[in-house]
Amino acid sequence: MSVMTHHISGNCADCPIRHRAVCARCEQDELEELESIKYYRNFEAGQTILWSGDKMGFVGTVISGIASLTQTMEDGRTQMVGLLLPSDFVGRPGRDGSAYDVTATTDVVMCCFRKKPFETLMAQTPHIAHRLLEMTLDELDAAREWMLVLGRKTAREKIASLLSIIARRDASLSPNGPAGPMVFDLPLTREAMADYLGLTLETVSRQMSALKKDGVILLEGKRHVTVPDMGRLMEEAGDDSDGGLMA
Amino acid sequence: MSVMTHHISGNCADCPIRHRAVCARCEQDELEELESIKYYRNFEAGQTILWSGDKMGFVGTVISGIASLTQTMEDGRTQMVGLLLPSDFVGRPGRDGSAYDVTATTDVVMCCFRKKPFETLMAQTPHIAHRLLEMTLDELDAAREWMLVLGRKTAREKIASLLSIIARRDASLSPNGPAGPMVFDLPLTREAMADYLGLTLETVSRQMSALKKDGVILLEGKRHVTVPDMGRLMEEAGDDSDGGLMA
DNA sequence: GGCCTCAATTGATCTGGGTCAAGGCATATA
DNA sequence: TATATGCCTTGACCCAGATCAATTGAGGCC
Repeated sequence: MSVMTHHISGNCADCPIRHRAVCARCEQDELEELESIKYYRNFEAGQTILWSGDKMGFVGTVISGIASLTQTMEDGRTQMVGLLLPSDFVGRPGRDGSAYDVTATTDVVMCCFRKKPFETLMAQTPHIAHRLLEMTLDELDAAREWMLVLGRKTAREKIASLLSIIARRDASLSPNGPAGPMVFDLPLTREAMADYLGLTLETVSRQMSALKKDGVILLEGKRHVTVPDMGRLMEEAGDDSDGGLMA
Repeated sequence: MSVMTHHISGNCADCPIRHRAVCARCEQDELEELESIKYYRNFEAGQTILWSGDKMGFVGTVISGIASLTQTMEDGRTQMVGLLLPSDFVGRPGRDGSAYDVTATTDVVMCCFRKKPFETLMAQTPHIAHRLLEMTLDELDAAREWMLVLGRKTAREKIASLLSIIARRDASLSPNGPAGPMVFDLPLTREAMADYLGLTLETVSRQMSALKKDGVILLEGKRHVTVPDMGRLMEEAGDDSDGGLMA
């Protein structure tokens, strides 16, 4: 496999709506078809959804919780290569194996489709293929955006980039609109942040403290973040024009 | 835009063959259609093919030469996010703008299709969309593979990873089959290598010298490389199981 | 030959972030 | 109340790779 993620606009609280989102233009018939091959799966925090190299028998979307895609070297070094948030798509039509470990970072509920029928359906309905192509292109943009972060940014800029992406993704949580302060809870441990950013957890912790001391963010407890000024945060990220990994 | 690259198997010396490669299963009619909207463009080494943010009016494949996708920060730091080798596809059906600078690293010849007609054709022929989806998924895998390189590997491992990818891509150039020594010319300056690997050109140079001193590679001049033992090189890359950026 | 220019090498020094190690602070278990 | 466990913070030190700088070498051109 390889995994695709994409934030589909619209209501993501229930699965059938997501079917519509997967293919906004497809007819009721196709939705029915999708309905008939869907099923739900639950995963606990820390549980591995899919091992790298496994053949995977399903594709699906994350309904709730956070999952992550990680690659690991023999000596244990790991790099997170993608974050899956609710409404993101998992799976690779046309491929058997997974290229990464897919792990539930929090408790996760997924809505799955058996792979074979899904592929059959996709072959019959061009709109689904087009939608998947679009999603994959967005994923590719996001991955490449992240290559700049990993290759060229300082630790402080990396942290600011991650916070800014999460904040943007959770724009709905802003109490006073996108211009006002942003408030959100970090869905990741310091270690997970480090794996995403190509840093150590100690450096993540230090830079979080530094951003706090400098008033770029406010921290309540370890996870609850307030960003008084998004513009300032994005400056810190070294990134005016912007594109988010989570598309 | 965003750009997709993929090494299509088969003869890449002439353009019509590549049309067939874009859609191996499409009928003659479709090839004819593609023929009628194609045209060639030449670019000199160093020339920018497409600026980030530009609307792009074409898609196409690289016929000869090397092009690269780069992202640049305001202060000048740059990261290469993709390499386009002959037979690789450029363009993003369905999107207008480019997200990256596309630059000719050497002299480049491209076979282009005007974007609109290509999209129309794609909408009519599902096989093309499927092929593009596959290519994009490969690109995504490659980009994520590279995230591990950028985030977690040492300078020496990064260099070895790059050499091993180029060597594998040029497997045909091995005089004694894939098991024998590999010989190839580096298509990149030290600086371009550095931009790809998230290093400085000095570090690239030092690590090349080190790999040479340790017998991992032989250097004739600055660009002509012999790899006596590919297994050794891949060990140095910290990468037994393997996936190539250039898919 | 002499003189550019551009790519690459090599040396000397500095520093951001890694590494190792010691707590702190919750929530959980007894 | 004690005790463990998971997550996080902070400090002290070190080193891989960045930075600054000098030099070499291979064409190309007059």
